Amino acid sequence: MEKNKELARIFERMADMLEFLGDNPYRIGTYRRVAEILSELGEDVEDLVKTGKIYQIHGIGQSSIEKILEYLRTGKISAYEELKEKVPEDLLELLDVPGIGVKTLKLAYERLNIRTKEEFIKAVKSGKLAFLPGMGEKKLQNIIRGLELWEKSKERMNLLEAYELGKSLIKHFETLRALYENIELAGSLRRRKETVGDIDILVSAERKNWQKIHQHFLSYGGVKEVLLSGETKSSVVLQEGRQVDLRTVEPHQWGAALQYFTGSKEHNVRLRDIAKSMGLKINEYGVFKADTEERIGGATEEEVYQLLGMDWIPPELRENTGEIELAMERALPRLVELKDIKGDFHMHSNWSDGLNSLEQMAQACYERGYQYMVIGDHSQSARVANGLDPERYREQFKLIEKLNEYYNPKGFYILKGCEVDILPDGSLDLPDELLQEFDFVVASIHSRFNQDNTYRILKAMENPYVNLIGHPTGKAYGTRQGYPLDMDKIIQMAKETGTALELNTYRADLSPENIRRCMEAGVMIAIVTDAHALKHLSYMELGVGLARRGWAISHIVLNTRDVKGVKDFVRRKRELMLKAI
DNA sequence: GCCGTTTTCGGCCCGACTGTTTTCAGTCG
Repeated sequence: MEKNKELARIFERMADMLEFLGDNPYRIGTYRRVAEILSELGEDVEDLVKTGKIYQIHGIGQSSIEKILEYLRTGKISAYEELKEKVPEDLLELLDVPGIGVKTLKLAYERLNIRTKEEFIKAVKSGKLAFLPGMGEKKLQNIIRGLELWEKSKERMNLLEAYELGKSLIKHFETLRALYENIELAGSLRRRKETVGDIDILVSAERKNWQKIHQHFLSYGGVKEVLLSGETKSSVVLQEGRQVDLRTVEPHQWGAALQYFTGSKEHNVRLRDIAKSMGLKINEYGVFKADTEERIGGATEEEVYQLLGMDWIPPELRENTGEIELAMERALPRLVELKDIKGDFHMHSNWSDGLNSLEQMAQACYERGYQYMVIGDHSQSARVANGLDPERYREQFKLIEKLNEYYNPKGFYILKGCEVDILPDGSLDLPDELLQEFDFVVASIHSRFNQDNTYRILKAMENPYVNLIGHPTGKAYGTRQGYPLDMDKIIQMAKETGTALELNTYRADLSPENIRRCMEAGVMIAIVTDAHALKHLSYMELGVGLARRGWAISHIVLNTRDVKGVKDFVRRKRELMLKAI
């Protein structure tokens, strides 16, 4: 998928360059759309070219395909190379800075002969930029602030960070409960995207209360700076350097606004297109007849989608990758939901590197309404994580048995488990005699992240007692790429051996693409929190969201099964593998 | 540059906010 990313970057950059040159705005928009599509593709662009599917993608036309082919063939795009000759490419990187647009850069380039980022920043600091027409004191300050912000928040936050921040902001509004009807986190956070740019909060309330709501928002303890504050929209930067936007709408506009601000852009553009073809118009305030401007709905999201002739679409699917067509055919799958989840397969206690005791973890899982939990402390070779040797595992068994005497009558089961290390040669860190005493075994790689680890995982799956491969690709929330892996072989072996693959909420591993592939192959996935503390258990909600982004339906998710179903899953693999030997 | 169950040509989303304007331009989402 590296080529997808690189191509997306080039198309985005070409759009910037064309904009700088004052090209046709629609042409520029097209380049941006192609970039967006490329970066959201669930498939490798090279595969799409090979299978010819590239020709069917809505929004990528002949001219773009030729550029893509040229890139795959030669590693370059001549149109891009030619643009580089005409445009100060380095300077255009500043377009990411809030408050700096293409017009500002162009003025600086033409009037002050500024050609690089550094020259621009220098001109800002020396006050030279103030000589540009239309550049007042406030605008200059805005740019200075933007530059500081840009330095700090070059990276998007990961979903976990955004989720925590979002939750605390929602909590901030609790004291205002009487003044509003609905509040929700919208944007890419609601879509459970792996990385989130900024946080969007949407509130519906009577107009007379808006001012109080915005004021309350600005008084949030973490606010460092107010970027703008108006009647319907205010925007702040938090201490962490993250931007948060608040929008207020009237209660009858709630559905249309939530739909609008949830996105994605691609999804919304497509919906508007469809609306138009039906003689309708949609915006954040409702659904309207195009000719008379008569409002015909928009109080709920369901209503918006119904009026466009389709079923409501779960936010996690809103990327315009086929969900709209299926919704029109009323054929969307029923995705896995948080309420389907009956247990968690991977968490740690303070027996190894967890923060809380096994007793605390158990009580918390019970209170979450689970039927079961697997405690999965690290094995001995994980020395830094205080890994357990066989003796300590057996000691832990006794505690689990004692706790089960209390919990089992309540319908809650603590399953004996472990996260056993897969060693460099693919063997396991614990002997089979011990492994067979566990109710459920997770096996993971914690070493040699820079090599191809396919053989290690394949070998681990052949062990009859290994039920789940922990964080299979070694990837961690976009920050860590993960090791090279032959996913086809892994999925094939998982299928043959009856082993599940883990969707680890803490790392966003598996990716949506891999989840889809598992589903197509009929391989089970397990959504786990890998909790190292009580509060991490709540990340299950995000894990379910990540699974939904991969279109996961409940019956490929192992933890939608009850405790008997899980035990059957374990027993079946043992029978299968032991018979084979 | 892309697209087509009104179109192969002609349209493509648009509203909010800010600042420097005196009626609008730039930026953003």
